[in-house]
Amino acid sequence: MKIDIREIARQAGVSTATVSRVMNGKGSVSDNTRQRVLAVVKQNNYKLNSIARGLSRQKTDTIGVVLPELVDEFFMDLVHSIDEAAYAANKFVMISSSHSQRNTIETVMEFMNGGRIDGVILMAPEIMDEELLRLITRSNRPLVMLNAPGHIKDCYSLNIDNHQGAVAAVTHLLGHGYEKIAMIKGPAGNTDADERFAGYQDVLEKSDIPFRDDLIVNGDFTLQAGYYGLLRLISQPVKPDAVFAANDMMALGVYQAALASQIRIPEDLAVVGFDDIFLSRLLTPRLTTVHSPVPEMGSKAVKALLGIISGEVSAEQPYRELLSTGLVIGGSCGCKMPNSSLLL
Amino acid sequence: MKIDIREIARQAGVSTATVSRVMNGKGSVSDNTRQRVLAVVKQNNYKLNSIARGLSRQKTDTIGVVLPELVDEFFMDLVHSIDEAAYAANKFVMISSSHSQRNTIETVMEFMNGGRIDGVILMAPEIMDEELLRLITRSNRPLVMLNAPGHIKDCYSLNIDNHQGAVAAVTHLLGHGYEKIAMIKGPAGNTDADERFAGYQDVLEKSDIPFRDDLIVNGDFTLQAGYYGLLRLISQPVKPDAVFAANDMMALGVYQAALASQIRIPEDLAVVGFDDIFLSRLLTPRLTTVHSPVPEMGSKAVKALLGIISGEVSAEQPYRELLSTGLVIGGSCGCKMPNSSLLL
DNA sequence: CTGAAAGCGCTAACAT
DNA sequence: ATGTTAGCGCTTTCAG
Repeated sequence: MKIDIREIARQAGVSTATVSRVMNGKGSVSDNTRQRVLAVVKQNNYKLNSIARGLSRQKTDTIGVVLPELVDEFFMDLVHSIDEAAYAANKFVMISSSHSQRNTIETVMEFMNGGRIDGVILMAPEIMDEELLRLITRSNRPLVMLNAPGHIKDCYSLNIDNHQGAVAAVTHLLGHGYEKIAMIKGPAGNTDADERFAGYQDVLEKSDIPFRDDLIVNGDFTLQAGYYGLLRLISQPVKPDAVFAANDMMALGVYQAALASQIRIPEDLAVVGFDDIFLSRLLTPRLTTVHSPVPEMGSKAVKALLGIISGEVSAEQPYRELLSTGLVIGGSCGCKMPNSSLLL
Repeated sequence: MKIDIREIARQAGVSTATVSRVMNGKGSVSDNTRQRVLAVVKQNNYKLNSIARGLSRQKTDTIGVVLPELVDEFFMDLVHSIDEAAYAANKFVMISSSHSQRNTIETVMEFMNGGRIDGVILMAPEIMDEELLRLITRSNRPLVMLNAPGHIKDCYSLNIDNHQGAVAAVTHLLGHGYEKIAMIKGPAGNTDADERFAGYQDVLEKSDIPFRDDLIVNGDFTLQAGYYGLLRLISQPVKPDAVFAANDMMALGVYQAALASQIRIPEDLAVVGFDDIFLSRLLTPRLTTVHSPVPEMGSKAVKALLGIISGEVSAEQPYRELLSTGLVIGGSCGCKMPNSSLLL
């Protein structure tokens, strides 16, 4: 039997308004009536219907999360931290991967206009159609962007400081005395990839070793890209003595290619990655990499979004925060490390 | 400005019912009016409010997913496959981790009674309070359980065939001639863990080598458990010549402990894991492990749940399906493997 | 402290 | 083919 607020009210001999007050702990209700209502509620195992509440309050206590993918430790960590923060704040989480560039926008729009959610956390590092983008950033609905492309200025965004991280990585390599530092880039058009590459370039520019085009290889953040990236690099006349992979997955590919090519790390080739995923700790030697503050990004995003929703945080003026990264030293860059690991 | 179906109706000079028909593609509307409505809709960038629709239709096109944790490749794969299947069916996904045993029930109940979702996919391998459990399985709300504890019979459930997988693993080890096969178990009370252990026991029972209590170690599915598990095993008088880890993470821990203890795999110790996570392919030697059909479980769960929701699948009688596993041969069990190319 | 009643935005008979 | 009109289940003024 379907039981609604009216039924509870009837059984308790009060009005629905009173039941509502009791359920929400708002407004004043005499202790006596409260007990009576609560008893009926328990007896019927009654729960408020959130959809109806949502319609009435124009608030669903749900946040939408749209991520480019749902694979990888990186995203799992992100989802995990978002879930934790949302749970702590008593909010529900609606999740979706982009599935496609076009669909990203549609999903977000559906989220925003559909009334399903109170706000959305969006991560879309690939450069998106400016016009469509405007629909989102100007929708006036609470929004927090993660790693937003640089040209998106009119929104609240939290970004991993890719540039800083890349600078730290390459500077470290330079400090070891390497002179032919190659880079395996991330996918073209991807913000994170671009910023990491920019960091690499900037360091070289300020150093006295030249930037060489033949030490740059395009990748796409996959293991395979790292693997073939290194193979390609070593098949050229000028071989690198170090390689900066735009993410750890590709660094892993580099390890594999090195293994297959009898190249020792770090003796013959130094390697530095980016992200500090769990896996990087398992490599032998442990991978030197840039730590991405993923959990921090997730919880900050939720906090910011809830703030915007409640009006405590202004969404009027654009906001862009860079979450700082840090270099995690392993043995792959040439630093002497206690022998401690196992993969490969 | 807030724009609702009434406003669209007004602008198009029709009734809200007609707008609704156009928006839902249901009922008949003359081509002429349809165009007119559509034009107004586009012009206002209007979207139906899903909350209101939900209230009215008593259907939200959203499924709830409650998982024990949101860490690990295992869960990411599961979430990923659920997202894909849901997306394909045009459904939204509300996700939550259990956070705690007690909260699992509450979250599920909230999902079920709150009207937020049309059905839920629940994975709760830890044995749960029978009585509370009943609240869920008997709620009459569409539900699909994943790896449900064996004593939960009155529901629709999809289970990885842990027993079969464990039997295959241990039988394989036996085939190699090992006689002191240890097992590092999963957490007590966890269905998957228990079933895997049962498979191990059953094989030994039917063999002529005895079951030895001192070859059994308790673990909890973490890397650490595997690490210390092996250390403990080798510190005893009777040392194992093979070890079956209840999951790959623990097998990884075993690798680490072996490395630290100068134990060669598989020469000194054979290792077999369970799950076939990405990582297992990267180990040297590659880990022999039981493949868990995670993506299959995810998509089947969505399909089944949608079937139950639509009434195509009966939820009247309990249903329990075992998803078969398969042994993935690596070099860790003693099988001769071509020099492990980890990539392709 | 409590109740009556007007929505929240949409759907779905039921009419016409 | 289109419009009228009750709801869907809850919140929230506004009175009393």
